[in-house]
Parts: sequence; structure tokens; C-alpha cells
Amino acid sequence: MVRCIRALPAGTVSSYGAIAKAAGWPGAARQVVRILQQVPGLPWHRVVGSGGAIKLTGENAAEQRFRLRMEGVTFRGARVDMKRHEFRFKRARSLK
DNA sequence: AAGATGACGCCCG
DNA sequence: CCGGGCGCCATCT
Repeated sequence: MVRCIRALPAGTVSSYGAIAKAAGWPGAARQVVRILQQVPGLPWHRVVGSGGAIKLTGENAAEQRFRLRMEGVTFRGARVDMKRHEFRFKRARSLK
């Protein structure tokens, strides 16, 4: 789980659900959120909601958009252009 | 032990 | 596009 998140290359993004599934825990999207909050040093800004939606609120949301644009990520309105930046995991499966 | 909570996700009207 | 409802999982009351 944590490894999947850490494996996200700059300029790419993934969704909470996708990460959970790639880690072998389909449906544990909420767990991913918990990890992002507990484990420091993770590329949290590269994790968005399904369809590329920013799930943060207020200042934090702006912060995330900023960082992503910094890495060259483009947006389609309010959502991230998944068509081009969504990261495709391999057969990962691991522990947190 | 039961209920509430959250940076979620999917389906339906 | 916008809610509303329900399922998910780990934590915290």
C-alpha cells in the first residue's frame, strides 16, 4: 500500500480506490487516506479522487493543485486530466 | 460493544 | 451536474 503510493512518479497521479486495489485491497480507499495522514514523506498531492477530482478542501485543495501543476500535470476544469496523467500500476500486492 | 466519522466510490433519480 | 443512499475499512467515542 505505502509502496504503491511511494512509487508514484512525479507528473502522474492515481486515485485512492485505484491504489487500494493495486495493493490488493479493493474497496479500502479510506485506508489509503489514513496512510496519507499517518505516514509522512509521501507524495500525497499525487493522490486524487476517482475521475481526477481534488478531494481536499479550502487551502489544502489549492496547495495540491499548485504542486501538481508544478510537476506538469494539466487539468480539465476542476479535475485532473486522468486521460494523460493517471499512473498504471503493475501487479503489485503488498502490505502497508 | 454500538455508533459516529472521514482527503472514498458507485449507482440512481 | 447535483444530491442522496449505501457499502467499505480502521479508529475513536
